[in-house]
Amino acid sequence: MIALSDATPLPRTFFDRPVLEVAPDLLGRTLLRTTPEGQIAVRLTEVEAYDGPADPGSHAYRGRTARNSVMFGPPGHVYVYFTYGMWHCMNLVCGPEGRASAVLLRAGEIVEGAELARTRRLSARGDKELAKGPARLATALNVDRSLDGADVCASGDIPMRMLNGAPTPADQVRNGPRTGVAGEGGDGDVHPWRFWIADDPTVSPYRSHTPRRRRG
DNA sequence: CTAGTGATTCCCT
DNA sequence: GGGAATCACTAGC
Repeated sequence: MIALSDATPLPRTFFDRPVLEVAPDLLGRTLLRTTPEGQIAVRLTEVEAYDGPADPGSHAYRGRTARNSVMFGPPGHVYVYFTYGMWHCMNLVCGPEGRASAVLLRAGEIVEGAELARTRRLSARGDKELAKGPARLATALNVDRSLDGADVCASGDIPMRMLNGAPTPADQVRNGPRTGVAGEGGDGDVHPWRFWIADDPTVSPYRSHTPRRRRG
């Protein structure tokens, strides 16, 4: 059991701020996942901000639907989506309520429960790959749509909570275009809202958006 | 290390 | 109908 540097829970006021403020502030902090099999803790190293219906890259861009409704709710809740037919990715909703902004958790370092995480990530070559990528992170933590809407700021025994951890000094925070979002990474760099910790080995490799050719 | 490609299903148009 | 906030695998440098 690795001692967490600061296991104080993050209060809802942490998330009830503009998403571009919250996203870099999440780097270095700890997500604690509790399951019947045990606990897994992840030190976040890479995130992306999505800022509501005005952001073309956001799932909220075309308004509220059954899938994204949690984004339109109060901050401090988890938005989980299913994509590419196989994978889940998790976000934390930010404030103010109704803006539909959220932070996608893209990568992290497993600092507790690596053995348990590995049972769900058998293809990972080493521990650094356990949560190197948003779907890998969700898989390692056993996160799926059943956790959509979960409140990470609730009291008592809850499946997921954010802990204070060790916030990253501003001079160690990097930012750039978001991964896999059309229009970013080229000339545009429209929204350089991907944030990561400089030189951290668990940050996922950057991939610009490439349109897929139709089968046939 | 990078680049290319198939997998697989849900959701919105 | 067709794209999707991705991954694992392969080939090649």
